[in-house]
Amino acid sequence: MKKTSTPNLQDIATAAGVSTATVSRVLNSPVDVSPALKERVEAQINALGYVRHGAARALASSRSHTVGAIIPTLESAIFATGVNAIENRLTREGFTLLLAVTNYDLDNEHAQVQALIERGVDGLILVGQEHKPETITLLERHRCPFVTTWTYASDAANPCIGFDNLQASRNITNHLLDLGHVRIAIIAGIKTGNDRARERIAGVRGALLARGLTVPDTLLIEKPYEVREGRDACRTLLSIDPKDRPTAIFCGNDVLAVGAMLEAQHLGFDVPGDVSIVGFDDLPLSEHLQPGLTTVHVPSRRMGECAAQYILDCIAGEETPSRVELPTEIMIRGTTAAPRQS
Amino acid sequence: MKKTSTPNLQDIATAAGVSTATVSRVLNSPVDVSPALKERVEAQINALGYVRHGAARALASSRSHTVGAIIPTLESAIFATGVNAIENRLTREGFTLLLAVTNYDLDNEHAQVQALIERGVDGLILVGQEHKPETITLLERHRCPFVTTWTYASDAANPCIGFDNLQASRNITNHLLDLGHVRIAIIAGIKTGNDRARERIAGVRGALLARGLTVPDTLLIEKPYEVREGRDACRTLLSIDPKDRPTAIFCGNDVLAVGAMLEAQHLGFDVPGDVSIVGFDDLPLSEHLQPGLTTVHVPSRRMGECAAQYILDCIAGEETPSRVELPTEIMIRGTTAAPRQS
DNA sequence: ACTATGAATGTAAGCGCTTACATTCGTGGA
DNA sequence: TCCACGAATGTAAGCGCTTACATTCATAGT
Repeated sequence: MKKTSTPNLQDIATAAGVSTATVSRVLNSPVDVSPALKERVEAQINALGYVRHGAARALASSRSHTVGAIIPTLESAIFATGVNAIENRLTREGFTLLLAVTNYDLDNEHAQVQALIERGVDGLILVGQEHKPETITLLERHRCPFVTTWTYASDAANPCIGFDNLQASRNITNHLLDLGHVRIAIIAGIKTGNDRARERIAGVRGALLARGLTVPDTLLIEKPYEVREGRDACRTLLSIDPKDRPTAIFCGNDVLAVGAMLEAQHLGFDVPGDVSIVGFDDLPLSEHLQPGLTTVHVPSRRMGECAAQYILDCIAGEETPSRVELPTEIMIRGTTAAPRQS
Repeated sequence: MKKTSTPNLQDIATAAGVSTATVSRVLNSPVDVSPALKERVEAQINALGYVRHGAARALASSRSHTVGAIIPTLESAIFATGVNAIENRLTREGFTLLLAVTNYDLDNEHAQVQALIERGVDGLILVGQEHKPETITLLERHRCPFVTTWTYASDAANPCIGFDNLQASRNITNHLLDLGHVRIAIIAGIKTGNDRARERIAGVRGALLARGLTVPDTLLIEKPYEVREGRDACRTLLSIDPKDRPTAIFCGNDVLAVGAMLEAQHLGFDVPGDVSIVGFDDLPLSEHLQPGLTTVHVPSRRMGECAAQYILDCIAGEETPSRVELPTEIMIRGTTAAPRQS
């Protein structure tokens, strides 16, 4: 009578007339088993439709061939793109992605890190530099290689592969300043648990400060990253008395920027004639808008690939730079122009 | 001398002066250990910072507390939303998501299914009804509960939780027909390995056929789901001689529709005056466009939740309907109107 | 011809947990 | 008072692999 359940290593070994060690070898290091035997074993593997048992493998070898990624949300296209790139890279090396989402909450993040460590991930990819100290401790105690992304700081305490949010927003703000804007508003993302959002604000402020300008409280609006919110914020800003109304709006990301832009147009304002708008991310859509959105291009795909590669290198025990800064690029398109002469 | 590596069940047991069985019980079925002991054990768990070893757990219990999802791509916001919902639901039950991407290739899908089975997922969520037969066989041989999504057919061979693509596109096409359109073009997604794309085309054709109309080959363009492609296709369509030019365009999804709409406007056509455009998905952005995009609302979030719940129920051994149809809704907004009188 | 060498294979000890079964012990009914 | 019973806990056998180490055997150097 045939065994009814799925075959295991022992079944293959018996069927091929070899030991389990040999079967394990043809699976994991085929070079050191003779061609004849290898062929015989492989034949049985196919014949019986053998599929490795990951848990047993992980337990015996303490390697799960699994990498985790923990991101704020998948609802943001930019993160989805990054994760997609990570997945592709991982799959190519025979690794599988464990995905967890935090909803921008550092406590959730901690719980997710713990959950993924429990699952035995061989490495972990995080977003941002801001984490609970115990989260980092946990990672270190378990000797779990990890890397933070979406952020870069030469003095980062941990491995990081990302870009300089502050510098990028400073750059694009300078573009606005160079055009002659003085009253610049900010529609920022929610700052809590989001260092990227904070750095982007800081970048704008820094650029302004360098020219003796500031952002008054009334011109800084903090909103969740949603089109609707961008619209609302923009309406608020454009309803300000013309003499105090901002002539340019910096948005924390492209989603907010698209909302702002659409609302401005909706209200009958000309973009960029009446108000300039800049975003951050450079979503695939942004260049196609009318006018094209001036924004900061973020290398999300590349970042995902690099982060995955870094973790893979760590797992393979290879030396590899643990701090890499990826370039951003200011995409000057149609939503920015000099302010109407005042 | 302290043990240097991470503590295991035995360490906790020793520290608390109990057996490993007891520690295991306080972790997995706390009700049947006395309060006093439970407290003592928990104290040690916290004191030593114990983290369960998932692989060992999975091996011993043949349950990984892990569910897989295999989707075409994360670059499509609509899938990202669905996956996000799945993740949320899973996390709430202490399960972790393994995510894999196929890039719309059924061979890749098969490989991913095998990879996830190797990782020991307790269940699997797939997209669409079209799969390699051996993929289904593999799933069944391993008694891996699975469900297909994004599609619904009352006669589906496997559990499915989704919506009726054909009916939905038939409905929105009827909206176009009711407005008086006769020459309707299609900018479809790539059909290969994508039954949703095919069904949507079939829906349009069906609706037309019911009124004695057809879609000539020149008015059916197949393109990858990208804004750029939607634009290109639209340009092609609008460059047709006015007497043959379509007065309405059905797009396989909102991304293509946004591209088409933007391009039409770019070329100086009025939407919907000169050409009506409809999409499929109802992305968050769509309602905000100017004019708002008429499209089919797809319940991606709800579908993700239901699919996750279904798998969770299967794992828990609960009875639960394995075929559920979620409703779609035609969102009539600004991009559709009667054709200019001819 | 004999041994040292190394390549190919086998042996078997875990990896850290879960869980069926055994044991212990306090309780209440007869 | 005694016993049956059930609740609480312990014992120990695996789960399916990997891998250090042992064994075998052919080859080549002397």
